[in-house]
Amino acid sequence: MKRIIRPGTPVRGSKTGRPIMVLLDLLGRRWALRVIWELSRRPLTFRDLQAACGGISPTILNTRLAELRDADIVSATEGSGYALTKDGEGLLAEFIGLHDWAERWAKRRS
Amino acid sequence: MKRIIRPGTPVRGSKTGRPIMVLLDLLGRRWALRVIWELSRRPLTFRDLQAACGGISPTILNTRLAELRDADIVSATEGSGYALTKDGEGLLAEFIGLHDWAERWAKRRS
DNA sequence: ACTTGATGCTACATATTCAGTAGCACATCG
DNA sequence: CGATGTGCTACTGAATATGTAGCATCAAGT
Repeated sequence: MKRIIRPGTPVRGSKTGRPIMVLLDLLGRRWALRVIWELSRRPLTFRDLQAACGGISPTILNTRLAELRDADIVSATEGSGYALTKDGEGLLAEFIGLHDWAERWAKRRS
Repeated sequence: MKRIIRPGTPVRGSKTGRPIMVLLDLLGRRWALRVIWELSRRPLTFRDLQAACGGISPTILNTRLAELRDADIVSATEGSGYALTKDGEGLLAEFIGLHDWAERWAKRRS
């Protein structure tokens, strides 16, 4: 079950390992974006995170967490569960506008 | 196989249909981010897009395209294949910094 | 010491999704 | 009439996600 996701290593659809491709592969897995989103407000325990994601199965949550931790985007704190790392915060900042965009998008389409 | 993805309709892990949840569900499907990324430079035909994504199977490409078109993020032009809509361009702009972030991320981890 | 509850996490069977290949129907070009 | 390019579907098998149960550990309470 070794599935390292790191810049420089080939990913699905791109053998070059270009960082952006690696990142898109990592974020383009089910629940990855959502997990980051839920952690953006505050750290959450495994179970709270599970609940925040609407009852996501622990299997896949654990898999995503392992990948995100391996990528240094999420880290396990002691006491308060999981949190975004400094890198994770920076990444989040890059698409923090998504929320507002989504709201405008919803208005436009209704 | 009707799978409408629109703000207001419930998605996996969120019954509320909050726009951001709908968007995260939509973008959090395999190849969705990558497709948007590849279309960001220029319009591409179905087959070129397929090649740009490293040989993604036409089945799933077509599925993603249908979803993105339904969401008005991608549109089919006549003559030159698929392109981002105005909405799609706006969305892209929200995470255009991803590329630079990914480059810095790669440096940090090497 | 013994329960009680919360933690992170694993096992396993099932359902859904994705991948990979082949090929169709249509259009354009020579 | 081929030959090529288009968007796209069918089909099978592989990979991934879901859903439920439950384990091991720890801290607090009685």
